[in-house]
Amino acid sequence: MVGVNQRKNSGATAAPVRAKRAGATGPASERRDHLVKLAAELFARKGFQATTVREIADEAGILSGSLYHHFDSKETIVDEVLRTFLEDLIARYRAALADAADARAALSQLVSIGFHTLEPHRAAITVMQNDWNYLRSLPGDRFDYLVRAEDEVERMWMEQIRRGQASGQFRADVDPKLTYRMIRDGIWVAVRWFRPGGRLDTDALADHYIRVLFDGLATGDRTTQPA
Amino acid sequence: MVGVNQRKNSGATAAPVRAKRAGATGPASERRDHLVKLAAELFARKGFQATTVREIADEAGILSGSLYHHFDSKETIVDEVLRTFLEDLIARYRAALADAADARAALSQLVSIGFHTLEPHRAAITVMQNDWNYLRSLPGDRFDYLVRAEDEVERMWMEQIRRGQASGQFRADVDPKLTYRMIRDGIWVAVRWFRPGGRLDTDALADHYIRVLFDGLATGDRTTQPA
DNA sequence: GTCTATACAAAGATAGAC
DNA sequence: GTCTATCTTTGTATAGAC
Repeated sequence: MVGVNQRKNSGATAAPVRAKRAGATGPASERRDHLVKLAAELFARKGFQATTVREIADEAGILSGSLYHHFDSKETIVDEVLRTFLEDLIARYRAALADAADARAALSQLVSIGFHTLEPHRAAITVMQNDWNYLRSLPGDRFDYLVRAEDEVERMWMEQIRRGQASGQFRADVDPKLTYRMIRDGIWVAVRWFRPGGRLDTDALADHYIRVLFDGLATGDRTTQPA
Repeated sequence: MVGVNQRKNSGATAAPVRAKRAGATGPASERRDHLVKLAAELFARKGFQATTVREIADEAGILSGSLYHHFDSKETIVDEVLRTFLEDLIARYRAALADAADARAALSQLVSIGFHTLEPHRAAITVMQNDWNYLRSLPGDRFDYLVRAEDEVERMWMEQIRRGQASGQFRADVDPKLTYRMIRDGIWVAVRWFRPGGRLDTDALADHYIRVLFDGLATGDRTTQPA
């Protein structure tokens, strides 16, 4: 059941997430980036669909028609929000995996990176989770890169989990894919309740998560058997 | 940091989720329930907003106007979807906690129930996660019960986690609230990829989750220290 | 780069006949 | 319980002036 499949090319090259700003009408600019940021916050708060171009324009202090000087559609805006996040995430993952001494160190790094992206990319991650199904359901292949990026990320995680199982650092009696999903989900969903200035900072979060993940919640005291 | 706070009233009585079918126009009926089910699937696939009343009617083989014989608005439909799920969930939780011998057994039960609701309530759980922010952002207090239900569920889990820490079954050096969120999120998010006829059934899922949660991913071999 | 004005489509909801 | 027909609102997007 446990696949032994470790190779050294941590930075897998298949299916990169590129071709930024597919539907741009104007050149790259700070103004434009600012608008994207404003829109991202609204998308995160109310959902992509529920956010109207009028609201985005309002937030920026301009009229809705003026938005179309910068973007050719509302989809283009959310596209840019998600692309920016995914590119940054994958770049960080690659860099971390290049340095990691072993599987445990690698996994710790990946978890840590995940929690640390929560703060700078909170809005994008929220949109990604809430509107994934909808964006994927749109006609055309515009958002196919979401799946490509997801696959690439999965490959990186799975490699480390399998590596750890093969080397004996991780228990071999857990399903690698299931474990990957469990970890991934547990990190990203934190965006629902994580607030930058709150009780826990991202370091504390990552630390807690890694601790429970690696060593478990139980003590030696097993009064009952697992159900 | 670790609060010691166990009491025996597992079935906390504050803020129940009741008052079913708030915006009903007709009497309860199988026909009506069927329409709710169809709508729930569409809401889950495309999102609440992106699903039009025309699509729901199409799916049922009637015209959109006819829907308003059964429901007075689209919101009423999603309301019923979510209420049904939450009532069932909380009832199951209460029943399980009434029997549980100790904290570890209780937590196992709660986890197990979570995964077992995935199959019958897949659509509702998906809607709950994806459209939570939007529904909460609507004017009025119509969806306030979502938060009340969330609070009640949190109380049940936290009680068991704290009980386990006090009794020595769970390690005392983890934050109870953070742990609760970690577990809760990890379970519900599984609706994203869980498919009823797939490789793993809900039993296998629950079992895997409980194993990793209680005992951790690591073996004794600590080549590296946690980051 | 923004505004005014407006086209055009889609969506939620209603009234009354059958 | 469903259909036909329609109202009203809202939302994306465009054209051209400033």
